[in-house]
Amino acid sequence: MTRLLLLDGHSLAYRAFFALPAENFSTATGQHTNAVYGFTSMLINVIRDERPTHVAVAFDRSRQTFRTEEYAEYKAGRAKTPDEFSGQVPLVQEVLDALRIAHAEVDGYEADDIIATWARQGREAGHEVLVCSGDRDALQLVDERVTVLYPRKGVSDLARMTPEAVEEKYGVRPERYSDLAALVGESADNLPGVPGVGPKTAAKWLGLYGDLGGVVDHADQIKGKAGQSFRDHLDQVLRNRRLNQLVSDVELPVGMAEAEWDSYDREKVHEVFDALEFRVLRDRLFEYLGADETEGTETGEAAELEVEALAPGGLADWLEAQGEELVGLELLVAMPESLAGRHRAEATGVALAGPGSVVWFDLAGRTPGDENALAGLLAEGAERVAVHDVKPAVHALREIGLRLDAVAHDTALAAYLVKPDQRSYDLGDLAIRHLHRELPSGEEQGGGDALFAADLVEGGETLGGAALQAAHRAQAVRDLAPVLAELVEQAGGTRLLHDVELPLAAHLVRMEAAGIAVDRDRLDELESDFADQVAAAQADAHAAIEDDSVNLGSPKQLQQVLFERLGMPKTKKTKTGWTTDADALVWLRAQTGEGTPAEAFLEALLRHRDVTKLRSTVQGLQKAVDTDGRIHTTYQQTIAATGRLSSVDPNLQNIPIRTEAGRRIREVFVVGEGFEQLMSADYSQIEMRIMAHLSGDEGLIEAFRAGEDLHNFVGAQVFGVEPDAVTPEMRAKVKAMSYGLAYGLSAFGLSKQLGIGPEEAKGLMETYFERFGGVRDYLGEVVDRARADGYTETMLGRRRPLPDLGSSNRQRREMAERMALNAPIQGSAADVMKLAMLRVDDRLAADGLGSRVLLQVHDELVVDVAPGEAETVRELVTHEMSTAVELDLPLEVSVGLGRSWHDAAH
DNA sequence: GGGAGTACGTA
DNA sequence: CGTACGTACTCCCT
Repeated sequence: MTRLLLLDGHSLAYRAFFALPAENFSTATGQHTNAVYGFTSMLINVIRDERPTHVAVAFDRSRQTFRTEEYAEYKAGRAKTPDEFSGQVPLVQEVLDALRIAHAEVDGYEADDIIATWARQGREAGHEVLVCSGDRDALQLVDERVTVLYPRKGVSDLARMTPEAVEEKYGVRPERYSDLAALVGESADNLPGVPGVGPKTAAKWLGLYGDLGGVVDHADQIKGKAGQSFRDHLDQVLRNRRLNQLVSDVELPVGMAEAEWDSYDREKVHEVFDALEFRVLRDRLFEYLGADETEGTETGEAAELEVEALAPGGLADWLEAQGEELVGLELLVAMPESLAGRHRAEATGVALAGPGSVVWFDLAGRTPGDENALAGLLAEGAERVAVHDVKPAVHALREIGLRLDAVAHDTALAAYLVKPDQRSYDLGDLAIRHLHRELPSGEEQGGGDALFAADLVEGGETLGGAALQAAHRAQAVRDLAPVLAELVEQAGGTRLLHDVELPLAAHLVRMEAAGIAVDRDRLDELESDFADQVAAAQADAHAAIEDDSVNLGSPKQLQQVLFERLGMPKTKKTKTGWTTDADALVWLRAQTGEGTPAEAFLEALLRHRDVTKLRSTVQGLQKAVDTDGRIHTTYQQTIAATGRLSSVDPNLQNIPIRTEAGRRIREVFVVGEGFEQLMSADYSQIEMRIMAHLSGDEGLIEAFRAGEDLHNFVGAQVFGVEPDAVTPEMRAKVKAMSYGLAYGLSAFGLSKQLGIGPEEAKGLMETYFERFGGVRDYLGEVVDRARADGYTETMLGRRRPLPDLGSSNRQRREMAERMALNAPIQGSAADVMKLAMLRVDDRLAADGLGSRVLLQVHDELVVDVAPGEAETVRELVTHEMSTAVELDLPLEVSVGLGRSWHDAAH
């Protein structure tokens, strides 16, 4: 059975636009997506439920149609279509293009006419026809072969309008629906009906006289007020009838052949859904498509791959036969049962793709000869291995005593350098995008890759699914390597890849494997201490409002208490009400009378917030302590669009430091066994220094060269006083402004943050820019340049594409402008730190020192210092960090030593 | 169990 | 109306 699905793109998207709250559907850059989301969601549902073989979507092109020519008031009186909606129509069409779903719009006709035409063609072609439209005129199309799916409410509830359903609802058969509508009128189209005649009366007349013609013929026989009213409005009724008749012979650019739906553009779907930030929808879509035979028909099916399982002892010969060619490598990894650490998963098997063949090798059966051959392939100097995501591979090999020192290429890192804003760099996606090849889907094709899939290999004998998958992946990596290498080259990132990211990955592996020692007892004490404080704060809060049923962790319940029960003034709006964030609570407390229960409540609530946050941080750390008594974070090297690292599981880059209570958490991070002290070394004001360098501003550079206190210096300039006359208030203002500048802070934002008037903030910024004109010029230029190039660039040439700089959407564009301001500064600082890490690591090794780097927190390194090395390492780290790059001003590094991270602070 | 929303920790 | 991240909690859905 062939089934044709027709959708009225405009009316469905428009319904969605009003059904879904706009503020819940917008991208990070501010693009509204509620209409696209609603339409796409409905589309996916309908496709899933109805399984059409043919799909087509009609759009209105303009309001000018043959109907407005006959009746200028047609659809008049409607509010102007909001711009927020119009802007989404092209996005809807992008979604359709990605799905390769036909769509059309035709001058002078409405979407419904196009649908009527398609419906006729579809019926003639023998299809069963489904029409999904929010316009009731479509009901006239209903018959035995045509069903209308009419959205009842929202975007998820569709009424199935068969002839019977139409009759039940309107009292007439669908072929009489237009007659009925002509009598009753359609307010949405500004077509007034006969006054005093509703659907019931109209249906009765049509039942009596057959059709509208019959009713007209018998007009003078109809009694009562309604009959008179009908006779008075006869012309209007006939006009309504002419206008609501859908045209079914529109000349269309798209016919039944184009409507056949048998493929989609997977890569484009990712692109479009990424841009729209439709994660759930994408999953839903692929869940359906993945279960359907449409998958694979368009992007190339999983290619046949002949994989040979090498016998023990066979590796050397195979490797020999590959000559000096690049080898794609993919590991299977298994977690040893006795250990808990993520970084201790061991490689159990390896798939290798060479120029001529792909092999699978079970590492459990390796002979010394195999091991030698493999070590030779992986060893420094060989530079022949390509992998996807080197870090886990290095870990897994490290665990079985093999070093992977010679990675020639990493397709994940390469893809990141090419397009750093993506959320993931899944190998399967890259294969589709660049090789037009679909990888066989395993249970786990996502970020986890083949990790922990070893249990799929049964007995290690047969070439199980996981091994075969690994082989496909190895082949894909080998094939992708040159493609991505070229793209990296085009993006100017080749040196960055080979001289920075790849060697850094090896260093990160060592940091992750080392972990940082934790004082378990101290951690537990801290937890119970914070737990007590949480309980106390909660009790105080509950006592203050004489109600212990309120969950203080629930913003919803807090809103109830604060704004309804206590009647407090409203704070800033959020999507769901009014904010109860710390700023707002502090503000509310200031509005509240001293000594009142309300004040006591707010005070206790703020305390509760603080201390629950600290407690959950501590609990997170407790859970993260490994069997070796250390915490091993994972550094993500391909997440931050600016080039920074990020830290997960646990995140050790956001351990509290600003408050005294928070700093206590840093006391639990301690020097490791066999080491003497922890050392913390950080760059002071690296982003400000980089901004000074990049801008070439003489004043700022001079300040840094003179080694003055930056904020005092700037404060003196801005306020026109001597540096030693800068008050703490002045310093605070200037400090906030200096940092804010690198983020694209506005005068408005500054005034809000400092709690000063907008005029004062504006004045501050103006004076700042007068004194530091180089900074002003630089910030302007950096955005102009980015707009021209389409990307920003860091000191090491790391690029960040910012297509939204050209957006016509102001919110989006301004967001991109702030990103353009910040990315070179934050990104260059990240570059400098990465270089410094490599230099420090190299020097520690070259000088035969036992100290090791453990953590990186953007501008800080934490080091386990081996006995007797404190001074040497202090020297070394200071030197390597401060000379990592040469700037027009010094890079200052400050170092501290101590038993704990807290004590090492300075 | 998962997602959205809110809140908050770091640089 | 200030960039870049990760995590935890609640609430509401499936």
